[in-house]
Amino acid sequence: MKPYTILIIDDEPQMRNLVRTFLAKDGYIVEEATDGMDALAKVYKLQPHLCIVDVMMPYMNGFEFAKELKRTTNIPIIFLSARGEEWDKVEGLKIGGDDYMVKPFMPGELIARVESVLRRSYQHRYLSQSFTVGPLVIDHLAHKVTLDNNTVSLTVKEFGILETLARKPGRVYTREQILNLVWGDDHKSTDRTIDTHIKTLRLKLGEAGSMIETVWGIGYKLEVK
Amino acid sequence: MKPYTILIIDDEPQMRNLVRTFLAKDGYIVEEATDGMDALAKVYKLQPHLCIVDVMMPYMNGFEFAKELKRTTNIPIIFLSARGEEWDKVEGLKIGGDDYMVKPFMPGELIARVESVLRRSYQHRYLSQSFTVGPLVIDHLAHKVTLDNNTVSLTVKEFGILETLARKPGRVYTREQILNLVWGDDHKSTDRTIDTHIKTLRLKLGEAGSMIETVWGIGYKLEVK
DNA sequence: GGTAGTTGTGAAATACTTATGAAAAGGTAC
DNA sequence: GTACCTTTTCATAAGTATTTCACAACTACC
Repeated sequence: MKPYTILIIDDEPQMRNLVRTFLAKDGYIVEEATDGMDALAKVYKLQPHLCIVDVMMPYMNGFEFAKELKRTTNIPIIFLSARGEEWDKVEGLKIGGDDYMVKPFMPGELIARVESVLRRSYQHRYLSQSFTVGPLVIDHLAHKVTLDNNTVSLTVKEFGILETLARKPGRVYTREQILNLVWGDDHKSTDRTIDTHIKTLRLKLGEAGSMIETVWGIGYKLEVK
Repeated sequence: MKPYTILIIDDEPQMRNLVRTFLAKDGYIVEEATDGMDALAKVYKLQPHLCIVDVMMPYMNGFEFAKELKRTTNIPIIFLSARGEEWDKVEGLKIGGDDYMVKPFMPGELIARVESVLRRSYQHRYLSQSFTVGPLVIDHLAHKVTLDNNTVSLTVKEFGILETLARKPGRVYTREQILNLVWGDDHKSTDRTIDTHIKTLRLKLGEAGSMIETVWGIGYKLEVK
């Protein structure tokens, strides 16, 4: 299972279906939007890892969308255009486009480009960069959490749970979801295990431990205060 | 001044001239070859940072050249093809092509793609010969480590592990990652082997050996103190 | 306020990971 | 082929993480 969400933005339902089919078959989570405005709203809700956007669209074209997207995020973009359509590739790359494809394309090309862009974007940016949530700084590659500039020593599971919650503050995760994400889909642990790890996390995080909130009957979330 | 050498391989003198003009104007050192065989000979002599290669060429086509090049080097490749020429983009990317362009192209596009490929390829590569981490000076070419100005005698594997860890201080590497990076992807060793080498490294580095930290459940990292 | 269901907690049991010394296997130079 | 060095394997000890369990504490709902 690939943990990547891809947002495909195109006004033609046929094209969206086509792209979705190929990507879904390859294990990606695929979301759709019909125009730039729709897409921007969804970006904030879905936090996709990649946007594939048609250059020619009504209301807001691909470039305008890209500009707006890059203004506030680092989400990579692949532009789509129909053969013969006049548009400026250099301009697209300058705006921050990471790649482009000309329709019609082969499924293999789509997959190859998506993989290439994701690899580039998330190896050196997202993953290698630490992110901050309130007083916490979490660095995935260094496997390190600091709280007010002091390193907090966490075990693998504790780190995994905290990282998961912290990547989407406010979002609630069920214990089962946490198990799937941190342990893997084939885990054989029970929900009580999560409770115990949450207990330890709260303890180790001291005052900041209260950021991890219990959502009664559902699971846990991390709320920035 | 850009310290990059680019080798352009095309059987048409006109196209070579064109590309050379654009790139030279932008500060690159440009070399030319007329076919795949000629190019391979020059690669070893000139050690270029990038090859731009026409797909359709006599004697040895672009793909054959690329295969041979990637067999022995990591030099990135941009493929050139004429509009309408039948060739397989996916095949090109699979062979290890880093990008491709369709003739005719605008100078701006050429520059943008060259810069993009060079940035990607050389960001994380060994640009300098020796580097310093805390009390250690590591010289890749001389295969030499000094600790407080005293040479430390390391075996090949020990050196490889230390160099790997030291190039990204703070970053955690799993034993498997270390094996892939130092031994190569087709290694057949076990994780315990790494443990033993780490033991020896710590011993040989004396006090500085404590820079190599165990990250429980994951692997090892080098932390500068 | 009672009750059923859910979560928190401490302690114990279990499972797993790493360090280490010694020995075997593999290479290389002479 | 021998001597010497490197690399790998192995067994065991030491250490740490993870899970389970029992019960207490809490929450929602009637």
